[in-house]
Amino acid sequence: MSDKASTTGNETLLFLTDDQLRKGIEAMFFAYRGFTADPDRILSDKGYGRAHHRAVHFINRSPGTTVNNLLSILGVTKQSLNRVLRTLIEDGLVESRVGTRDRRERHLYLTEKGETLESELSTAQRNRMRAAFRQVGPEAVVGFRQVLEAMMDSELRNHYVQLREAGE
Amino acid sequence: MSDKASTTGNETLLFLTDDQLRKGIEAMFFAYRGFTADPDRILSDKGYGRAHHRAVHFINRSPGTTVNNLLSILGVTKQSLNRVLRTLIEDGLVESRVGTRDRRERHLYLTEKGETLESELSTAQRNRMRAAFRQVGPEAVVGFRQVLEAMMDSELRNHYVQLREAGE
DNA sequence: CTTGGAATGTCAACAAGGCTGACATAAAAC
DNA sequence: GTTTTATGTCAGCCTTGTTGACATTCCAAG
Repeated sequence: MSDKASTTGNETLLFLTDDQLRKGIEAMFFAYRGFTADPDRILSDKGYGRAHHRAVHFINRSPGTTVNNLLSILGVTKQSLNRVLRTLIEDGLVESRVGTRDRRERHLYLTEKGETLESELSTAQRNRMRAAFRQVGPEAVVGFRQVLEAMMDSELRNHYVQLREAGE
Repeated sequence: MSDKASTTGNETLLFLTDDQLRKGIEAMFFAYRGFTADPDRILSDKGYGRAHHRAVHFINRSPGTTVNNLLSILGVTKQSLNRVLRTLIEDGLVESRVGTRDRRERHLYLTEKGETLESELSTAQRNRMRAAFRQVGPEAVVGFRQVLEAMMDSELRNHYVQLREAGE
């Protein structure tokens, strides 16, 4: 790849140099660590991991979701998700109800205890993001979200958009 | 946490609602998957994992770095890093040279073979980021970087800034 | 109605890559 | 000369990915 600035027509595209891209890559790496740091601390105290957080988050976002739907959002194998779900169900954080229309399906719900954990985790994570957002202002936040969306795989972007719209 | 929009003075801070923050959180989650997807594919073909990528990336960024410095950047234990470094050295991707000033230290360098892999990985990752950057334009990219920097832990931000400055 | 395939979810076993703890070695620092 | 620092190694554990085998349920073709 070239390290020179690309130009199209008269527009200077200095922000697309390899050096600028490398900074973006390293920013993603270091920021993601901060992004997960607070929940990780809370989780490890309780004997859970990041996988439990993800499951709890998306069950909370879409109560009654099926295992299959959760699988396509999380992008792991059903066996891997199953292990996490089993412990959450055993510990009384998640309830699994056999589907009425299709009895092969399991619909997942957070219990009150599950909602408590979810709230604790998302509060910690939101606090960090709120501080960052407040520090940089709304225009920067718009740019942040635009770049992230453009970086997603299209299948994941579909999930993101569906969840985004469901929230409004 | 409140779901109402905060206000300070006359400024409306609608972008700090829990709902907006939740979208930022989910954007980070889905975007990070895209961010690592291409290198992950290349790595698994060769029998390596994300841990090898991280080591190779930062050795390439700071040739001659010591094990200790790498540890503090990567935030893992020496046992964990050592396992990865050992395989990279055995496979002839990384060279470990005893320090001249302090002979306890090992200085790490990529071999030609290591540089080849690094280039393959970073090219794939840059291509995705370049496409995203190009799609959204320079102002959005500035916002993206600002939010990410604000989200880092301060210790990691120091590493980030040092690397960033070294690149200019 | 039966039967075979597809969809869904569970159990078992394995691998990568985190972690801690204990310990060895070498060199620097005091 | 003793202590501290930097590094490497061994053993063993945990989380969370993976694949393979299997049970259950639904549905559609015969």
